[in-house]
Amino acid sequence: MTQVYVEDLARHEGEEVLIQGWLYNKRSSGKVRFVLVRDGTGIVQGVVTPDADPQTFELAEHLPQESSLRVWGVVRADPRAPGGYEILVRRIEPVHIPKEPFPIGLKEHGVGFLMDHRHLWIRMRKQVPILRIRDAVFWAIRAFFKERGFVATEAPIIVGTAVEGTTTLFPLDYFGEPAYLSQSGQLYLEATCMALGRVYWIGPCFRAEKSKTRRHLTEFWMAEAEAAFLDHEGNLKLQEDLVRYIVEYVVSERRRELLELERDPEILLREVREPFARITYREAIEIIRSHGVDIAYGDDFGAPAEDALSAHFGRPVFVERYPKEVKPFYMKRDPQDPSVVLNADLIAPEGYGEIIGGSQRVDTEEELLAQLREAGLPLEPYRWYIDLRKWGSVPHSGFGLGVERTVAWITGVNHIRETIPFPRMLDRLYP
RNA sequence: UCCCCGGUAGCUCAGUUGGCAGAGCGGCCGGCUGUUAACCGGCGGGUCGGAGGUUCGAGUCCUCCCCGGGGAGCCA
Repeated sequence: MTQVYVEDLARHEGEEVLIQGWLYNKRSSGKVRFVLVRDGTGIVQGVVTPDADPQTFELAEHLPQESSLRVWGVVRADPRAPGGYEILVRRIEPVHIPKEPFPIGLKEHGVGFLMDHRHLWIRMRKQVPILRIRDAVFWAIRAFFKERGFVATEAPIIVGTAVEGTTTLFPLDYFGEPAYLSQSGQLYLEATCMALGRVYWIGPCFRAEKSKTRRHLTEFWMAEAEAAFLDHEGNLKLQEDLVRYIVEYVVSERRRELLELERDPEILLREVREPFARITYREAIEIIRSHGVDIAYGDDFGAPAEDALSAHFGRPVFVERYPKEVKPFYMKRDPQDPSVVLNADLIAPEGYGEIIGGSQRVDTEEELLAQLREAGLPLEPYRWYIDLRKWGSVPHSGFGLGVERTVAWITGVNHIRETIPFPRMLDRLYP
């Protein structure tokens, strides 16, 4: 007897197999009973007729939703079966039969109810493909950087210094010392790239922002890369290659899941086929205004501004060279125009917002000290970071890609909370 | 922090001018030999978010509070 996963059924047509999973739903038409079994890789329909043993025939009528079970039967193709293949069931063996009804039905539920039951909601039809695509995004990132010779590294989660301003930090007590949860591993990656040349990592970031929108989490995952001897131009090229690689990888590895989510893979491929659009901040302001959004030079972009750019181009767009005032201290000034920095944000298509922020970094001690002072930051906590510019400093650049926003774009889900198993948001810490 | 919407059965919701508390789904029972969130019949199921007020009478009107959702601000 072969134990088989639902995603592999097509390779076992005609064989008797064992499927282990959970009862997703059941239907009956009198003497023909259908059990829909999910196993994490997919859902398959089992057909139970009176030819099965009497106990199995009875179970097919009365097992409650989310019973765990083992199903033995023969795989066969049938156009009436969802997915094209079904199991002619010989025997069902229950593993655990719930004593009370599963809280989440197949009909509609409200968001608050679903979020309160997130630990169970993730079993449902739409959530499983989203989380499988999330997995593919992580693998795509790792495969891309491995192919490019980047070394996987790590940054600490508990830190003593802020990357950005101090308003969005989660404070904690570190044996009596003030400490924070990391907002970004960037500063540490700048150090490791001077040791290893080209580095990346995928790690959690924590922001105590009181943002209550469909694009924000207080705990999210970022894929960050940093490379020595990489300039602004090379940085943009690297980012574009990465994003295209992720989309092509997911479309190739998770096409079935995209279709289950009714996300057209051809639309995604079309969006990344052409070179990404590239405009300066100054040009972006004009385009945003032409779409009727009120914005002044020097403003950072809100959601309406990003959406206007997104709609204007219909493909990913880099917005580069922001005024130095709206960007953090570590970005290198443009030698051609010191009022702007050598940075770029990548705006995803279809209104999914900024998915990458990156820049060339300050690489001389003098500039760094000046920019720290301009930002009104104390020098002492950044002593180690300043050290990096004292010995063998080189031009270097890097960026961070927001994993959840990328997954939201690729899957087409409206709200970022469905792109991570257990979202952490303002006013939501349970489950 | 601000603005908008909402809170009625386990879930999703309806409830007219203030006048008997409702439906669908889920659950249970029954029917149906190809169902696709199956369908058909039957049965149970209520602190109408909380407190106070107006009224002969409040799910419905008023005040305050609590909770949820959407958005803004904020946000590599």
